[in-house]
Amino acid sequence: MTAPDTSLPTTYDAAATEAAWYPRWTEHGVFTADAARAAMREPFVIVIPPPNVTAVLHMGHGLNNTVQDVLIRWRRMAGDEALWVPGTDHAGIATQNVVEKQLAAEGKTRFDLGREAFVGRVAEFVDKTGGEILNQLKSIGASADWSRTAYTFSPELSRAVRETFVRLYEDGLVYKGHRVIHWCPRCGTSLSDEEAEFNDSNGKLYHLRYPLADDPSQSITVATTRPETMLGDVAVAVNPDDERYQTLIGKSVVLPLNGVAIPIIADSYTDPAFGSGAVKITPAHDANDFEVGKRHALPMPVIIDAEGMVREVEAAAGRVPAAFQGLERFAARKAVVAALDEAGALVKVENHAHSVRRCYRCDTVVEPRLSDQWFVRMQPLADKALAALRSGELRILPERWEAVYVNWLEGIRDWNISRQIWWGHRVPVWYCATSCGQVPMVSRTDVSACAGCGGAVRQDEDVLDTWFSSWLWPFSTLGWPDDTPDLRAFYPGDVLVTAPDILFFWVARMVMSGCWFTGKAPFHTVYLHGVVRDMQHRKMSKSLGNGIDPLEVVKLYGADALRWTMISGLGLGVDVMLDPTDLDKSFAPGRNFCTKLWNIGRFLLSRVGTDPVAPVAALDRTQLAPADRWILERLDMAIADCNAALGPARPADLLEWTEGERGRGLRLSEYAEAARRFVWNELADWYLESVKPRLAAEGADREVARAVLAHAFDGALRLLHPIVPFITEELWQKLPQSPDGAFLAQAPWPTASGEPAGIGAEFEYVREAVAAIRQVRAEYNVNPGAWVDATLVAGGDTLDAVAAQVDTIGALARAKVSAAGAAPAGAAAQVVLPSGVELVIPLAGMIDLGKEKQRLETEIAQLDKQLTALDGRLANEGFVAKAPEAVVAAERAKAADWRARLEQLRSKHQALGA
RNA sequence: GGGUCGUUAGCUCAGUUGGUUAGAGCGCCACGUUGACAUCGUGGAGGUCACAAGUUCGAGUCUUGUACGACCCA
Repeated sequence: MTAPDTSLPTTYDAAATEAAWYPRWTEHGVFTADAARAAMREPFVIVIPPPNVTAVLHMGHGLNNTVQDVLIRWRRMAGDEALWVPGTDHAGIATQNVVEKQLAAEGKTRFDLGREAFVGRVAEFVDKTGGEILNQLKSIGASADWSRTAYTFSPELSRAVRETFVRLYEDGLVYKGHRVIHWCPRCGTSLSDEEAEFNDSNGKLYHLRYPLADDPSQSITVATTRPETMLGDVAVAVNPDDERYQTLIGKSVVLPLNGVAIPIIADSYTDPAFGSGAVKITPAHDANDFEVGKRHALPMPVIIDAEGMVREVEAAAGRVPAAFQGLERFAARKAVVAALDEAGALVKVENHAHSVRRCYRCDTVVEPRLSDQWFVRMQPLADKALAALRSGELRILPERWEAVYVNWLEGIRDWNISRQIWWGHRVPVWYCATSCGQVPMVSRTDVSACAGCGGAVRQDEDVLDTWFSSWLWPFSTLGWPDDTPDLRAFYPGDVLVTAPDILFFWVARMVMSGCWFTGKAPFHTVYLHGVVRDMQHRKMSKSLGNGIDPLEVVKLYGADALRWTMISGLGLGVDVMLDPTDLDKSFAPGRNFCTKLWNIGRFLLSRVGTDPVAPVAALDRTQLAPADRWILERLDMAIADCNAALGPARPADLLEWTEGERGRGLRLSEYAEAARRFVWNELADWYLESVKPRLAAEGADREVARAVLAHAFDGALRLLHPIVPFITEELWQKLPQSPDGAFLAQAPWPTASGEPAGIGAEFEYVREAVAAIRQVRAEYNVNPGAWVDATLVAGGDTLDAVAAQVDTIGALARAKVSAAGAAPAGAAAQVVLPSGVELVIPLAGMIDLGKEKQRLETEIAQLDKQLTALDGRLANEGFVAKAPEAVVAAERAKAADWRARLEQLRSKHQALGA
């Protein structure tokens, strides 16, 4: 007999295990993909959503990267050439903000340093502290290919950015535009529509009275949420069909406070139902007003500067009274309202719920501002991105997001890509310093002399939106624009994993750039997972202080516990709820599961021992016990369930999703549950329990049991590995059949054994009998330690099958079990099992006849009610005539079955009746 | 204001083209600690599938309306 393996400690030491395996995996290149190998098997590629280079790991990263790791580990085991490309994003505004804050602490601004020195300082900061988040990802087990770590501001990726800008310019899709854009006065830069986020807020609606120029006794009232902008008003607009104002169109009003006369114009933009039906027009400070201003060729005075201060900035002479000069815009609002009130121009103030745009980086209220910016004309790109979705080249899960994606692309607006900051890719456009008449020079390489006069040039001051580099990520990371081996082997990729909040920022734009520059969507599946929330369903955030530090969780419970908790709760598109005030409770699912798995492994390995085991395929089928066949069948079912939950990994024809495939797969919680059920509820609860006696005795049957046990656990560990890589690797290494020097991380994903379905059916006699005996014991409050007698009554072949199992049943149910052709006499609890076998438990002295009768009566009444309903359905001519034959036949068979069972129950009841 | 989606057990969610007695995990209740595991075991309770009408032999599933909620866009 093999000596029990005593080397496993009684509790699982996550820290030691994790520290040991991660370096071994990386040293052996387990995570490193090979472009050459990808020619021989399917590549499977995921690119990481690059975190900000200065970011620190939070729970959202934890969830996002665990999902990616589960998928990439699954495909790696399944035999794909799996590549997970990691990297970071230079995050222009965010990173610049961080360094500017450091400077502020030193009492300096970036202007004190100058552009070059400032950029140098940011680069230095990034070099020193940047990318730490990638190391943090390693501690949660991320199996990314670190040899391919990318950075959006690296020389290689910067070249891709320039190539893109120039090519789009040459295609006529990049242009410089003069219009009202979103401006963050705090960051000092313009923002794209997506970066200026809507926030509902409770504001006020101010009704202002503007007197007519030729008759001050008459006036028109306008409604506005931004009264301070009245200093820059150039018109009052009314709807041309609004009968109230017909006589006023063409007349002038005089602005209170500054006395500027402005016209009353007719424009259908005005909604007669909003406010007074008359709206003030401030073209330089509102995007809609700007359009009205252009239509009517109105002046566009700018009265708020880049810092958000009110002054006469441009074309605004005489418009800002001295009292308001230099006031910050919100202070100016108060002052203007007070002055208007004093002048009798304030009619009323109402509460008004509306949306205000705020900077997504610093939450400052965005100021609409008239300026020159670089834009990308998006319509042609959006058309391609829409076509990719409609053709099935691309799918989005959960599918409901596809409608959101389509909706956005159909209403696409041009993308403002220039930013007035210093940290980022500088716009590759040069101008002649002497204004010789040369058009701007847009170039892939730096320009040093004017193409027209040969004189000095100056480069455009702006930098590009960071998203203008990250939208190239799926191919720029692989070497594009060069035609590299990586690009050929690994593009397009497979799955893009992220949360829905950057669907437009990033995902849709990647599809656009991929389709435009490479002719292919960069991935075939977008998987949008939920977000991490606290118990009040609030998104975790730094400002709310309701975050959880994943590294602390790893330290407390281990990376596997963190991963299991998140994945097992991750229904498709479902948010993950965690309690930041009670980590023990929040991560109990993962911690408990790991402890249980460890204990299963510890016990199982101690019984299997270290002696070699036979491969299950080599076992004589006739030697297999019913329990062996059952667990082997269950393993096949678990494999099938896991595959069905996860897959398909890619479209069957490798090109487009069919309708049937389109919504399938990536059900991670279902995958986790299928694997958990197998190892815990089937392998541990039933097989392991039933096999204990067989392992205790020497002989051939023990060897069969060892082989099956080792095989089933091996299968379980493989299925679980992508979710809990560390503990499964540790246990798998100890299985006697695991090859020396191999890693579970590279072991093949399990495949079905090919045993015929139903081979495990005989063991169901055991399960139903054990469950029934336990139920009766519980119902009669039998002392848990006491053994009871039980007789299983059956006929023919069934009797033989049942008789063969009495010892196993007895051991599992603490009962002395016998099999017989007829029920023994005497008072007893009697149960008809699902298979028709009858269970008789004479409980001399313990049984309460009345109670047993009542139990039977309840069961009879329930079944009778159901049977009556079923009979009713079968008596319904409509049902029999119109329902499919198979359905009717099944219902008839069921009725017969229930009727027989009811008869059995009634005779039991009668037997007790005396 | 426009659009998309949702409402199933105390909580978080499954439920594939309409067809078994609507499921899972967690939580809850009872009992159990000489056992690999109390981070556990055994048993149990708990649902008029938001509401109303309709289509159908048959509706959690399809249609329409109502209420509430979420998200996206303006």
